[in-house]
Amino acid sequence: MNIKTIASMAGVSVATVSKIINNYSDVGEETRQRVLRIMEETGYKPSSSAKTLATKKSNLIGVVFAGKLNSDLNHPIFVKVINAFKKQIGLLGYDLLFFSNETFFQSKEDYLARCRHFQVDGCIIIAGDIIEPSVVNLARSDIPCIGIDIEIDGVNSTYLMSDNANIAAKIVEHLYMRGYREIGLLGIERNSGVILIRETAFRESLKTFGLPIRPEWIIRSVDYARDSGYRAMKGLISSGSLPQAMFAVTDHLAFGVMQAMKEHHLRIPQDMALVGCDDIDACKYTVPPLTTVRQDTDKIGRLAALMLFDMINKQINPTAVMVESELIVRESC
Amino acid sequence: MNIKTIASMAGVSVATVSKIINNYSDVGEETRQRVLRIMEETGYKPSSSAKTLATKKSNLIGVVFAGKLNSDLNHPIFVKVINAFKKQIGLLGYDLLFFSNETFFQSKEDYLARCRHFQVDGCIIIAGDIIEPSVVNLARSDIPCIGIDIEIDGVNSTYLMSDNANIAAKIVEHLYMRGYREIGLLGIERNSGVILIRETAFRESLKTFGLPIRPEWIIRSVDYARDSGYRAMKGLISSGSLPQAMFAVTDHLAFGVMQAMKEHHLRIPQDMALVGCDDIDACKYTVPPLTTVRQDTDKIGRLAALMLFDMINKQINPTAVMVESELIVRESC
DNA sequence: ATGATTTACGAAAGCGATTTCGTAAAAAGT
DNA sequence: ACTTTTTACGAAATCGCTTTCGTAAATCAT
Repeated sequence: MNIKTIASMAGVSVATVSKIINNYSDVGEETRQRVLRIMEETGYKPSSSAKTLATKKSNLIGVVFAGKLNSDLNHPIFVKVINAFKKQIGLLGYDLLFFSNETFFQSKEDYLARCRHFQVDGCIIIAGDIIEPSVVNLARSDIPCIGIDIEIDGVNSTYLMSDNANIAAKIVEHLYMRGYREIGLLGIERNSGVILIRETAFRESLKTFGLPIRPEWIIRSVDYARDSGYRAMKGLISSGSLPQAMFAVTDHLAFGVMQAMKEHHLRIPQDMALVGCDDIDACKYTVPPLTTVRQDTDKIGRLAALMLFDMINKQINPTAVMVESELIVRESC
Repeated sequence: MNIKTIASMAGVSVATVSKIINNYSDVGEETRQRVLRIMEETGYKPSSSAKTLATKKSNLIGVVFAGKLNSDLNHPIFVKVINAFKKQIGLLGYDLLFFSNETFFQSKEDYLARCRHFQVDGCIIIAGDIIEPSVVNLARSDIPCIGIDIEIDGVNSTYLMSDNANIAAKIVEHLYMRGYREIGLLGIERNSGVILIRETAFRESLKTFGLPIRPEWIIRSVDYARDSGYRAMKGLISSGSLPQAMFAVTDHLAFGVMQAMKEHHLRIPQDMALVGCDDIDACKYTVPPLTTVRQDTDKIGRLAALMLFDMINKQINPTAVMVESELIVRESC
């Protein structure tokens, strides 16, 4: 069932059918109706590959998970962003192509080549632990790209993320208002991207409030796993000196802190207050429920779709956008 | 940069280049090397749409979320299955095409038409609350399909799910062994799919152990939300009679039970034991940590990829597979 | 050395759309 | 009534790749 069949069924040429499909004006009304009806009856849908071949537009958006650590569909925040993005971009007529990280391509990470291979119209790049050169290549190319939690620049790309500096500031302010003066941080060893922003803003906020920055209260986890947070916190506890409050740069890490505290029969928030970051589902189920900052994943995903659409179709290049987050006060501080 | 460019650069015909790309045997070794080198240097990758058009194979697998309720990337179990599936299918040379639920297609749910449009080589269908006619059409078509948590039959489709009957049996057995004799159930009102299997098996297991099935201990939530579980449990509590233990058919529902219990100052497991199902992340963070059954999402995803691959490439139609799950004993019973 | 077979390659016809450009018929202008 | 403009449509080239089939040259058998 192809365009030729439809054409001969309707007694017109393929050109006319094509014009009807693409809303050209130079086709008579009754012909249009007749062909439309036949297409409806036969359930005909034009082949996307033929269309793509002819037009060089695929109506496909590539989804790239940069890096390998902490960046795939298992990531609690990114999956929500993607989901919101998918909804909005679908409304705009696009479908999503998820690149597998392990295909037949020799240079597994040659995203640009893969984008060209599929002729995606645009890309959404999800932050990973590191920014591979291949991701930079992609961003610098002529393919419209929008980065999530990853600052990429290129002629045709921009990015979108939560205002992480503000997140850290909000947290410090909240702790300060609650009377905490000795505030520690549980960060990540290989500091980069949003985590780095959070830590930097954290330090600055402490300064703003005239609070001390004590190196022994700045601890680091080797990675994003709860268990690593747990181990880092064990170290701090055995050092003997606890701050009054602690900011864990992600919720999972905060859970690790909770575990360590519990094991040592230390109470939250009495012995040490705790605040996490991201507001993943589990936050409300812990004891105590975790005070944290909720990233507006819905807005991020939606905006990303809208911005990318504009980049593709209106050749306008939106500037980077920061999305506000919301402090969720629970009982951990 | 297309195959013609490569051909002229190498001083051969496009046919020869194509043969090299596709590992044909009738091409000389030195020619092969020369062309290969040029392809490498120029970073040439064949266009997928042209290839798809010519071969009618796209190396794309369609991802269909059937139904609208409780079935998208936000679903804690499905997202893990998809992630595992994506890894394995990637290894086999396929990428994933996520169909948006809201595109320009008139009949939004005409999955078969969309599969043909993109010429996907196969499909993975993720269970939803209801099985739409369009999903049935797809399954009945000539496109290889594999269903997750959804029993579909068609000439070219099969399915894969956890052994939900066994899950329920395991749970009842565990509760029995721990001495509980009065066991209730928190189910879903619109009973279908795996939830129905769980409930049916639950009832049968009670019978096997000679335990009573008391209708007042069988309660139902209107949907999958924690809050709905919470409300259902509130109803049970206010009725005055609690079973000794309760099986909530999903973890989220169990969390709702916990919330209701807490509000009424009832303790778990002392006043009533509780067991959930699925082992989502949050289970280990609740107080008490929730005893539950872990679905082997990794295995499900991996097997689904392997089976689908066989269906596509070896024309063999695997039989439906049940995957074993593991009881995770924590402190809620 | 001659015929048979194998090897290495290319010409050309698809695959299913889009799009430009040309043209007959109809409508409008005078 | 005749020219001009508009409307409605089609022929054919094109997009980038695959695949069949034909053939010249090289290799083999005798």
